[in-house]
Amino acid sequence: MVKPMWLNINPRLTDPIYIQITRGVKSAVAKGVLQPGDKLPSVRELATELAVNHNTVVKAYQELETDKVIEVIRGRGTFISLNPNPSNRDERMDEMRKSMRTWLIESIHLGMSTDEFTDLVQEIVHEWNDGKEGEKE
Amino acid sequence: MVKPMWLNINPRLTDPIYIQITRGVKSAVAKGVLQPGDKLPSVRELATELAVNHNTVVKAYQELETDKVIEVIRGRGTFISLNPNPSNRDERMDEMRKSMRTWLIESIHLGMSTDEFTDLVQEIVHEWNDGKEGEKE
Amino acid sequence: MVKPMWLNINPRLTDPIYIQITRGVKSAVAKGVLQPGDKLPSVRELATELAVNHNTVVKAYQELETDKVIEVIRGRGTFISLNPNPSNRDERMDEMRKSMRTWLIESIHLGMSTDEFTDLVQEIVHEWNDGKEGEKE
Amino acid sequence: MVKPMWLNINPRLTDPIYIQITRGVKSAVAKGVLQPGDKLPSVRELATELAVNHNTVVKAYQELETDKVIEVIRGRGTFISLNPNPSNRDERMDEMRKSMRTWLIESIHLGMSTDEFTDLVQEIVHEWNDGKEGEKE
DNA sequence: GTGGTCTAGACCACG
DNA sequence: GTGGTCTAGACCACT
Repeated sequence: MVKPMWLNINPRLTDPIYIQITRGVKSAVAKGVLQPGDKLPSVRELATELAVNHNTVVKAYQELETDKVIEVIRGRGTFISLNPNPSNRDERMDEMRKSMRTWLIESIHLGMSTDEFTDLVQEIVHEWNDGKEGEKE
Repeated sequence: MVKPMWLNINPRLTDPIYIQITRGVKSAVAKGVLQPGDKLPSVRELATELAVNHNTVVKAYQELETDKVIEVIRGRGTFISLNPNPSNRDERMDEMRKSMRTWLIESIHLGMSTDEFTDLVQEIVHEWNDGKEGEKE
Repeated sequence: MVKPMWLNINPRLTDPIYIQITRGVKSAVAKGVLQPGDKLPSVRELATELAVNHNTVVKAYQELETDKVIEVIRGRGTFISLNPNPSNRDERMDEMRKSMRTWLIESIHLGMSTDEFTDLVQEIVHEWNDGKEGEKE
Repeated sequence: MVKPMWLNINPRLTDPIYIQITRGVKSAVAKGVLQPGDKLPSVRELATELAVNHNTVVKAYQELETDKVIEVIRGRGTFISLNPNPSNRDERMDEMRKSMRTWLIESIHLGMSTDEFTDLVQEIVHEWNDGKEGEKE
C-alpha cells in the first residue's frame, strides 16, 4: 500500500487534518480521479500512510459518509458512493451563499470591483476545467 | 453610546464573534455606511453594547487593523482607514482563491455544474449591488 | 440450490448482514412463506448464494435457533421450528418495550404527537396485513 | 455540580455510552424536564459526574447538535434548542418505520397477534403520558 | 481483515 | 471558563 497520489495533507496547516482529508477526497471525486464504486484505502492503511492517528481518518470518513460522498460496506471497506445525494443540501447551499457574500466584501477591501471579483471566479472555474482535462488524460 | 445600527452579532452562530464583528465592519465600509475617517466606538463601549467580552472586541479591532480597514490613533480613538492598502494583500488573495476552489468542488458535490456555480456567484454579486443601492438612499 | 426468493440481503445497509438474514427468515415465517417443518438451505449453500461469509450465516442460524425459530437436526439439516416457544420471551418483550419507548421519544422530537405516533404504528400494521394477504394468494 | 437527576447511564449496557447520553437528553426534553433555553452541564462537568471520558460527552453533544436538540453558544455553554427543527427528519422517519416493521414481525414470533401488538404500543404511550404527568407535578 | 467505540491526556481557539 | 482537535493505544462487533 502506497500513499494515494490523489491525497496530500500537511499537518502544519491551520486546517484540521480530517478536513484536509475530506477536501482531498471530495476534490478527487469531483475531478473524476476517484469514480463511484472505487475502493478507498482502509482507515488503518490511510492512517499509516499519512502518518496520522487512525481516529483522525475515522472522523474524516464519517464526515464523508454523512455527506454521502462515500459509503461503508460492512467488513469489506469503504467505497465512493454510487448514489451521492446528500440530505443536507439546502444547508450547504446556504453556507456557500454566505461564504460568497463574505468573500465578495473581502474582495472589495482588497481593491477589486465586483466585475473583477466575477472575473476571478471565472478564472478559478477555467483553471478547474483545465485541470480536470489534465487528470483525465 | 448606542449599539451601532450597522452591526449585528449573534453568539449562537458557529462563526466566532470576533469574525462577525470584523465582517460587519468590513461590510459597512464596503457599502459606504462607514466612510474613511469615521470614528468607531471604543473597545469598551462596543463590548458593552454588544454584550460580548472585551477581549473579543480587541481581537476584532486588531484583525481589522492588520487588514488596514481601521487605524488606531493613540489617545484619539479608532477610525476607518484613510489609506486602506493592506500589506497582506497577496496572502489574502491566495486564501480567497483557495476558498473558491473548495466551494467550487463543494458545488459539484451538491450536483451543480460549473456554469451553475458561476450563475450562483453572479446572483450574489447582483444581490450585493442591489443592496448597496438600497443603503445609499 | 438457488438463492431463496424470500431472502434479500444488502451488504451496504448499516444493519449487520447476520441481522438481515434473521430478519428475512423471521419475516418469511411470519408471513407463512416458510412453514413449520420446511427445510432451510445449509449454511454452506446459503453463504454461497448470498455471497457472504460462511461465519455470517452460522451466526444468523445460531440466533434463529436460540429464538426457537429454527431447529437444527444433526445430520438431517435445518428446519423451521415445529414448536416455536422461545425461552427468552421475557427479555425480548422487555427489549421491545424499551425500543418502543425510544421511538416514541424520537417521534416527539420529530414533531409528532403521541396520537400521531399511534397512527403511524396503525399504518405499519395495516400495511403488514395487506402485504400478508398478497403473499398468500 | 451534581449529577443531573435526569440522566442515568450504565457503562455495562451494550449500548454505547454516548447513545445513552443522547437518549437521556432527548427523553428529558420530550418529557419537559429540560426546557428550551435550559443550560446543559458543560462537557467536562458531565464527563466528571458520569465518570466517563470527556470525548464521549463531546460525541453525544455533537450528535444532539446535528439533530437540533441542543445548540452551542460560543464560550457560554450548551443549551436546549429553541428551534428544534431537524433537517434529517425524513431519514429518521424512514428509520422509525423500518424499526416498527421489524418489531411487528418480532411480536408475531413472540406469539402475539397484530392486535396485541397494537395494544402493547398503546400501553407504552399511556405509560409515557402518565409518566409525563408525574414529572410535571 | 474491516470499521466503531472508548479512555487518557495533550494542545488550541474562543470569550 | 467553553468546546474542538489530535494522539496513542485498547477493545469490540462484524465479515
